Amino acid sequence: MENLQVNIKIDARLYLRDPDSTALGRRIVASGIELIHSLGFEQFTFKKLGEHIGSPESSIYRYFESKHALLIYLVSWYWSWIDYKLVFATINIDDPAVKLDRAITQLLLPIEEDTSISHVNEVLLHEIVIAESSKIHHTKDVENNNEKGCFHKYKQVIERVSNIVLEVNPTFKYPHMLVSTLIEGIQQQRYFAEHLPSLTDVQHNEDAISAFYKSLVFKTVA
Amino acid sequence: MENLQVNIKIDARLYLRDPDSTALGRRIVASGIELIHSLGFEQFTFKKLGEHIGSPESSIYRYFESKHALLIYLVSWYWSWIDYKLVFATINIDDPAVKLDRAITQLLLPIEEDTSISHVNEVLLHEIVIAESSKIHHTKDVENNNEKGCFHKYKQVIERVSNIVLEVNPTFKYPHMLVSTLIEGIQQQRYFAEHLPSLTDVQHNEDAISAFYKSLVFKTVA
DNA sequence: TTTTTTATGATAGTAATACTAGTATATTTG
DNA sequence: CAAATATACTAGTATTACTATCATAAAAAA
Repeated sequence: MENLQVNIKIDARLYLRDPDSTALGRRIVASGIELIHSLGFEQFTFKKLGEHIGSPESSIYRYFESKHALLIYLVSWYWSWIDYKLVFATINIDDPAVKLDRAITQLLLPIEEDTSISHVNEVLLHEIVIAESSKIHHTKDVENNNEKGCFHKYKQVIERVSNIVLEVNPTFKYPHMLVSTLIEGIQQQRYFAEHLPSLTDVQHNEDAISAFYKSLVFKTVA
Repeated sequence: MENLQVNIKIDARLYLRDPDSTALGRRIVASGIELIHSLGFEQFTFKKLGEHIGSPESSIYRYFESKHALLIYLVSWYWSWIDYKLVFATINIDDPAVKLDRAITQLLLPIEEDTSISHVNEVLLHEIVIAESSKIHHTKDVENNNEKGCFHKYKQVIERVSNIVLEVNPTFKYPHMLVSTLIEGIQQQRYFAEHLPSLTDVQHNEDAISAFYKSLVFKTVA
């Protein structure tokens, strides 16, 4: 991908103070990603993050009201970034089938660090999304979070791919179900391949995941 | 289904003391289901459960080493029960396609309380599995839990349905991926329909979920 | 029936978590 | 240079997720 300077803008309701606007904020995000990745979300605390960046936890609380809010911010960032890559991958392509194929390919592509966006390590963030993002949906305050726009970027990706599905087959009845099944399925298979290989047909073999989901989507849409 | 007296046996490594063997144990399971359902897993504590059943939390810790262990026990119980129902639904059926159709139907069936198994409310348990079961996989000790057999019953269900898929099409390469995508997808769509309707094509419409997944499976396997 | 074992209850205690509050000191901005 | 704002430092709290101890009650073995 071109080395364009991109700015991922995140809905102001998802933070108390914009972490992108200060050095401390960027350190919270950058080190937050590293620590959530290495400790796992449950073992991760603002206290540990504070020690890691040499700031008191009370300073972190000025940016995010809780560690859950930080996770929601990171996951939103991720989906914004994926959405941007999807736009890029499918722009100026006329044949809907090719467009869909490219979109799926993009979703299945292994993540490389995107040097154009400095303080975020996309490789680690991607692994966080695989391992932890179910925790932002499965809480008693999903509905509130939904109203606050926490899942907006994720919906936008689903919407974008759904529309391509409809271009391929305008009579297809369940585009959102198909696309959310696809996206969640990809994440899940990657997680299983890494942590519970007995549950899948692949071991660290991204090609199998790609082959399976491409065929699944095209057969289902047809 | 017939009103047979069934006994769901759970691997002894999943508890400290068998909750099925004592009145207190059964109360822990029965009230545990109610409380996890009403509070959500993060708000649920052994202290609250103790107050609810009139026992100190230290007594509950004699049965389960943590609330996570209780959740794992409940989810294993659920998949044992589903596996039993799958066996029942597919027994003595020769045509593989019919067998697969029945298996999928069973997985998609709305849950009714099974009066033959007294102290477990299967309707609530099913909703717990939908909302909370991702929390037993997505932790830093998945691998340990996997070795302890925590996910064995779930695997058994996947294995059983995968084998039926292979009967339909012996050359199909990814039966486990298909079946786990199916099972997780069903749960996810139900969760979305209930809590995040904007992410799906259905509102409380189980028929759409059934229609979509049946067509997806048969088209993919063919 | 008595003894012994085992299960439960009652109470206490601990380290860690997820915050909140207040005040002093930098740092930035006008 | 003054005023506003951000950060650091310190302290404190309620809750959580346990663990430990000891007395008692109930069940099983003798």
